[in-house]
Amino acid sequence: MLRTNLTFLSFIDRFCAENEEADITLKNFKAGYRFIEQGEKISNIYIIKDGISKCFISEENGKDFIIEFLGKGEVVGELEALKKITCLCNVAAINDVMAYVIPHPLFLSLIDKNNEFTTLLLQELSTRIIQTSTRASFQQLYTLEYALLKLLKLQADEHISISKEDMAAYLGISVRSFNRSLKQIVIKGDFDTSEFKNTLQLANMKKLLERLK
Amino acid sequence: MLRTNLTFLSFIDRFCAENEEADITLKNFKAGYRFIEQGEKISNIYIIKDGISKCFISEENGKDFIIEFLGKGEVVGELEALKKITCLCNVAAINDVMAYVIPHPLFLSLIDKNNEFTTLLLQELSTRIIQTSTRASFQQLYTLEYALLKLLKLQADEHISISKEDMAAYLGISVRSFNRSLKQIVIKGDFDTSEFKNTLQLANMKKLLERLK
DNA sequence: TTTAAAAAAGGACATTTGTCTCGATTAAAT
DNA sequence: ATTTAATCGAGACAAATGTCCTTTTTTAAA
Repeated sequence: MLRTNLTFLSFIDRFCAENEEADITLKNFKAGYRFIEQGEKISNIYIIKDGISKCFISEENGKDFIIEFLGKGEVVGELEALKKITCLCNVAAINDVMAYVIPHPLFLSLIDKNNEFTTLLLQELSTRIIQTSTRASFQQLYTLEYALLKLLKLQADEHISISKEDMAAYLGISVRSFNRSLKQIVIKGDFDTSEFKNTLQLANMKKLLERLK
Repeated sequence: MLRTNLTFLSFIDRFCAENEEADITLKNFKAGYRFIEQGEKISNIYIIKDGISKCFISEENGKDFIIEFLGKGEVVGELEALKKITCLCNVAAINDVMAYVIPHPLFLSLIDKNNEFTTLLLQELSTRIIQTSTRASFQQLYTLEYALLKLLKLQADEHISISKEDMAAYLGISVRSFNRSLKQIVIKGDFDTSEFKNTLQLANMKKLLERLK
């Protein structure tokens, strides 16, 4: 669920160090700031150096669907550069984010001239297809409780904490359903509650856990 | 829903004509034949020259999820070649299929040496990400009826006919739900029934339509 | 054409999920 | 510390979906 690509990041780090004249800058985004807006035209791609962002589609019915959480080394805006389209998703910083900003012409010439970069990009796109497909299948065919459990465990493993709203949007469900399933999981004891407290920063969780003892 | 990539196909057609010595063959698959099995190791990629295939994931709970229907010019097995993994999906011929068979080494060397090919591949992967993401979002956030309606219209536009089982698997629902929504759509008159008859070859459809008049 | 077997459709009920709302909990202000 | 405002959780009901099983329709055989 939190995608990263450290190989890609090292490449860019190195490339910047070796090509100081290149037209690459670093930008900082405050937590919550939406640095890419769905439907807009952009002229840069971004590579996350630090922090976590969420990439999400806002549907016309007002609902959001989180495509992925993006961490170190993840690229954003490359589809738009390759296919010359307006932004497919919104991208917002979840915590403070630092990202490389690379203008489209430089990005496209890198693809044209640097084989290593192209290979890395092909790898990145492949991974994305695999993850998106696998996840779509999983979420359509399994019960919510199962999907949520998997999500919670992933979160515990990766030591990150994500708001309930965002988790619900990631699962494509309402917060009400999220709460319901969460409670079921805790009641059944399918998820170790000590892990739980560190992972989810839920105000009422302590009380909930007390009551359930 | 039926993906095609005619540019890609022309490239391969041309490449084959110009490089007769190259290690590329044409294979035919009968309707229904599953030419790629999830979890298996493969050493070729396939490019569909003619016919329609379905690419689907079989989950452990016995359910299938159709990722996409693939038509002319679509590639299969390239993710496996790029990431050196076993097959992510099953791929089965829906009608008779003819496909180019390209060994992994040749595929990888094309990426390495032929810029045009690499560009086409990047375009193909990008399109796939866009479509998979858009669809996942759509199917999670809209009602089934809405998704089904969209699917039926697409099918009518592209003049193809797909079995109910496959459509249900594509939507990630049971055939029962599919039937239910279908009836609703017909009753409400949201879908032009004349289009309908040509698209869906459903045994009972004529009667259904009679009764509903 | 009639009958038997196979396949598809739909009814009934259970389960899941969403919406709306109200009560409880937390945070903020004084 | 007390009051007020804002946020969050969950009950109640409605809508959607799945499962199981019966009925209907189609196909195949005699």
